[in-house]
Amino acid sequence: MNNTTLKKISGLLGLSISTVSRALKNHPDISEKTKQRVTELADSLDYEPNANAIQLRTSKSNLFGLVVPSISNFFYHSFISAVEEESRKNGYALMILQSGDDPAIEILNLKLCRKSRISGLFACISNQTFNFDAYLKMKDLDIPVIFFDKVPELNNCNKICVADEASAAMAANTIILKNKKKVLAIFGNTNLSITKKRLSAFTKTMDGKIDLLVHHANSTTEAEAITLECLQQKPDTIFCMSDEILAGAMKAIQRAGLKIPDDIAVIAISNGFIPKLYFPEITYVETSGDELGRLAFSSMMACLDGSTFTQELTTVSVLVEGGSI
Amino acid sequence: MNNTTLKKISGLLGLSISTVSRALKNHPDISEKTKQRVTELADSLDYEPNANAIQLRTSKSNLFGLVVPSISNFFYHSFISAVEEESRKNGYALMILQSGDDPAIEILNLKLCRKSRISGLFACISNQTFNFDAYLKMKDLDIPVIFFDKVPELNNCNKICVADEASAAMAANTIILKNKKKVLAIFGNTNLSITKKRLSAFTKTMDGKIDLLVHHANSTTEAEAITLECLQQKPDTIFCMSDEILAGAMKAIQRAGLKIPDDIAVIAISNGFIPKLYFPEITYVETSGDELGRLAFSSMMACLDGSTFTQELTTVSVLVEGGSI
DNA sequence: TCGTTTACTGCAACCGTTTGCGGAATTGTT
DNA sequence: AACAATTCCGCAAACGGTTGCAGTAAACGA
Repeated sequence: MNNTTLKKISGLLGLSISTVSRALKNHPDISEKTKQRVTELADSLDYEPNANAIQLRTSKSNLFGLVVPSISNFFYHSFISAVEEESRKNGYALMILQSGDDPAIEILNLKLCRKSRISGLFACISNQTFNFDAYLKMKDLDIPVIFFDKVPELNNCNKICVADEASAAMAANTIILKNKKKVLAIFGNTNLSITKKRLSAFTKTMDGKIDLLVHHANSTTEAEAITLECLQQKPDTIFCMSDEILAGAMKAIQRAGLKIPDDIAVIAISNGFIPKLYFPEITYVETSGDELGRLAFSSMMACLDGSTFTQELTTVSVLVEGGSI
Repeated sequence: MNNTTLKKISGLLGLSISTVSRALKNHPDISEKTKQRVTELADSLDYEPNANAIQLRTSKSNLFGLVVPSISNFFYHSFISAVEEESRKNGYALMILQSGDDPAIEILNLKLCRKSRISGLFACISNQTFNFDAYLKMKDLDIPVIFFDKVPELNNCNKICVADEASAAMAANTIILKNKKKVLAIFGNTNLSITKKRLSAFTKTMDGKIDLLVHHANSTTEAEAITLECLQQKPDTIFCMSDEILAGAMKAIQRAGLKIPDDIAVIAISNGFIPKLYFPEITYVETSGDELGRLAFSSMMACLDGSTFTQELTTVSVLVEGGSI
């Protein structure tokens, strides 16, 4: 273990630690000559300031935390990638933790974040989270929290969401426009606000114009089973609220040997990866994780700049036509 | 900002900082009574030891770094998930950084790791990395490095790899066993060692027993085009070296309206996610990122326990039967 | 020649924790 | 009652930086 520290440099150069520190930060008090000597030696010794010492002294860390149910999820990839990229560009590191939709682990993860003295947190709550104390504690510690995607129903916090209502309405309108008659609509876990929003906007837009079968699925497998069963009622269209559900529905459709879009039409709200796996590609309303990520990051930076103003942002949604409806 | 520290607790209890510190760690010098008083107060105050201070004092961090070209890749998901899970269970946090296959960013990421004083590094090098100085520097600092998947051709370092040859051979044997006659085999970019290994093992196992069409695709779209074209030569089986390729091949098969496995059989080497998206599910040789991750983690722990013994491990591969062949 | 300014640099405290060592209070031994 | 052995606890230094303040030497003006 061969770390170069300020002390080492100062010893080698016959300067004090403080002078070396200041020289490295280009402080006006230090003469050009000294600065040059210091930086040269520091470079040749591969000096890396100890982030822990800095955080300890200044109580400013360059670490963000990100907690999410699972990084192996279609949608979160792109979100995380975007946040990670922005963080790096701005000199921050990102600590990524996953809860596996287990609230107990989620709490543990938040604890780890606090221990590591992160300076900001991106959080997507798990399906089962009803107690937000751990998040509120973050606020007590002045750690800004940006909720994304699955957000709690709390006031006074920063939320970045996809345009749930608009997306669902857009999908519904597309179905109406295509003159469909009988729709099977599969939504996710009823506890989630995302589900509630999409469901209400969807049904409201439909407004009884079309025969509507609404179901809820908590997983891909459930979605497959539901689809398979409902297929007997011969819907002409299936709407899927998410990628997980779409994957299940598609499997059922393939199993039943139905042809898209002739036998049945499909439309989904999605990130875009899964829909492009099939032929014909599935028509979907895009919810871009990438855009959401950048939005979340800039929101974080605003918080760190001292903005106490909490905001709820949504991204705009776009219809991407495949050939499935 | 309302952090509870040892000092605060000691002040409240009229004890010294050191006593509190020892009480919290169950040190034998401290009486049970005192221990109890201290832990109770600490609990009620939500005391979280400052990880930075600990690292500074003990020079032991609870942080691992993980650098990878992209987390948005089928295979790395499960690997990262596994490492992350194991890390958490063992009290470590994981800092995940992606390079986007850019060596310059890769170097920056490694620098960030050093600054953060990680105690170990998991690394998958980018396609373009030919200079390993930054990695060697890690070794100078006594930071163990576990290379995974794409590993450098260096001696004396820990490498964890997928069993490329064995997987390809297993797929080939399965095809032979099923008595297939004409196989379209699609591989990836010829520059990658992974492609070379899989290709040579596959063809060697086939050993002229079966009519073989070999093609290379650099992307999902290319794979689709190739498949579509080759379908005219009526192969009875398609082998896909990777998930990207499988996705393309499947799209072509759907476009052509072929039925699996009657019209055509499909087998792939995969992580398991994509194959399960279709019905029937695609039979594949599993290259488990999950297992690889756990292997990498235990290898890391061995290093931290002082093992200077470097090893090159490969995972065993398993055939997962869908219904596609 | 003698204050006074200016340009550099160093001292020392501090962030929160760990830990070797020494000291006080308590108990046990003759 | 005197002394040794235990228990229990606190002092202080250290980890690697940052930063307010003070000190020194050179340069300057009068």
